[in-house]
Amino acid sequence: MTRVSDHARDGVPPHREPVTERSVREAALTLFAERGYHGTALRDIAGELGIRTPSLYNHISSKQELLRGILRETTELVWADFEAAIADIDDVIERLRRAVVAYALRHATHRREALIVNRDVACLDEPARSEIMAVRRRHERAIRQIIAEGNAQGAFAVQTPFLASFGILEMCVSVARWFDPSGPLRAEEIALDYGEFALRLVAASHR
Amino acid sequence: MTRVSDHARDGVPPHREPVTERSVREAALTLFAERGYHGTALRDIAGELGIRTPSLYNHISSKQELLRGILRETTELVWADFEAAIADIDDVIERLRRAVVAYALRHATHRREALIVNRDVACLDEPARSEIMAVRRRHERAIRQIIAEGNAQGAFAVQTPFLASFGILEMCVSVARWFDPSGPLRAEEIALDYGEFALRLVAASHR
DNA sequence: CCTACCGATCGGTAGG
DNA sequence: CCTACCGATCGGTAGG
Repeated sequence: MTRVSDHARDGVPPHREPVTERSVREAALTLFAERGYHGTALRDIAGELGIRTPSLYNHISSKQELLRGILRETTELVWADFEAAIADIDDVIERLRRAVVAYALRHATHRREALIVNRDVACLDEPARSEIMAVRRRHERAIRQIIAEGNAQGAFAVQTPFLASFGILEMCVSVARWFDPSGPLRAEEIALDYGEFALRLVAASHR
Repeated sequence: MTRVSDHARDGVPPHREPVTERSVREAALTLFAERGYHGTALRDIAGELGIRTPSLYNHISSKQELLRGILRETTELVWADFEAAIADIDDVIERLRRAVVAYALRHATHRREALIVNRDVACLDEPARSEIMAVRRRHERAIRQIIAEGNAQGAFAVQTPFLASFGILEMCVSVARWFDPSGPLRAEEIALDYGEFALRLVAASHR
């Protein structure tokens, strides 16, 4: 309403970033990450952009589609990250390290996306939900496979590879919960540390 | 409505478990864990119990209070678990192992509570939210302190103890996401494995 | 424990 | 991009 009265008073449209599909998603990312999908009203997203709720529909077709776009893109990028990280790497130790570093780094640099994927995938309608979960399972299985290979080569010593793969991945997800880009630790350092943690975790016993 | 017509037809009240504060919380645990706090309507909880929404208010005072009770009790039990696990244990390696085993075990045996604590604490009104988060921070700091002690004694070799403490705890949380009590792995085995993972993670490098 | 009902808010549409 | 408005649903209350 400030904007409306400004406009009415001096005839000059108020300065405002142009609203685009991109800026709508950006606002949704922040609010979904903070309050969750069901905890965020489209009115809140519109307010963040300085427009009214119905105007959002010039950029999106529904709230579900907004969530779907965020989750689809995020999970695809995670998988692309993984493939790029291990491409042309033969050594199984280095494959695991790079896969974990890439995953941890992504969770430090894309915190909002990570929080939404991990909390709000259950809010997604079918069939999108099953599709997203299939991509995530594929990623977990790929990590498990690396661990199994390492076991077979004698490089690792893990009794139950899927316990380790789930644990390692979830450990990386934790980064999204506390990482502060303006804090003392840099995202790259943290990612390297978690890569090291993963290798320690799968190595032979400490005794 | 089935119940109403049954009642009307034969004059005998239909069999139904008596609704209590406990059974309301039990239904809320299941639904909040499945759909989240904002994704669950009081109507859903009432439906699970075979009553109407207003009747819930004979057992609870509000939806918020229902969430608050669940989160308060859960976080207090986690802390009590931790204190019991390390009581009278001096060896720093054993302290860490027992603390992690207890935490992982709780997440396997109280999956719904764990999911709700980790997802819906943000739905809690102040001041309860800050109180809950203070208990969780206390727990994380206590784990971090054990790691720091292990470092000082030369038993552990962790560059950044809080990276390790967060990672270890979140690794245990993952158990709540996938553990299936009717599956092949028993909760106690999983907990012991995660205890072992934690010790490997804080031990000296694998090289 | 119920029915009846409250104001508030939700996602979304009509029409300009 | 807006105003006006829709039916549905929300948590919760009144009164019995």
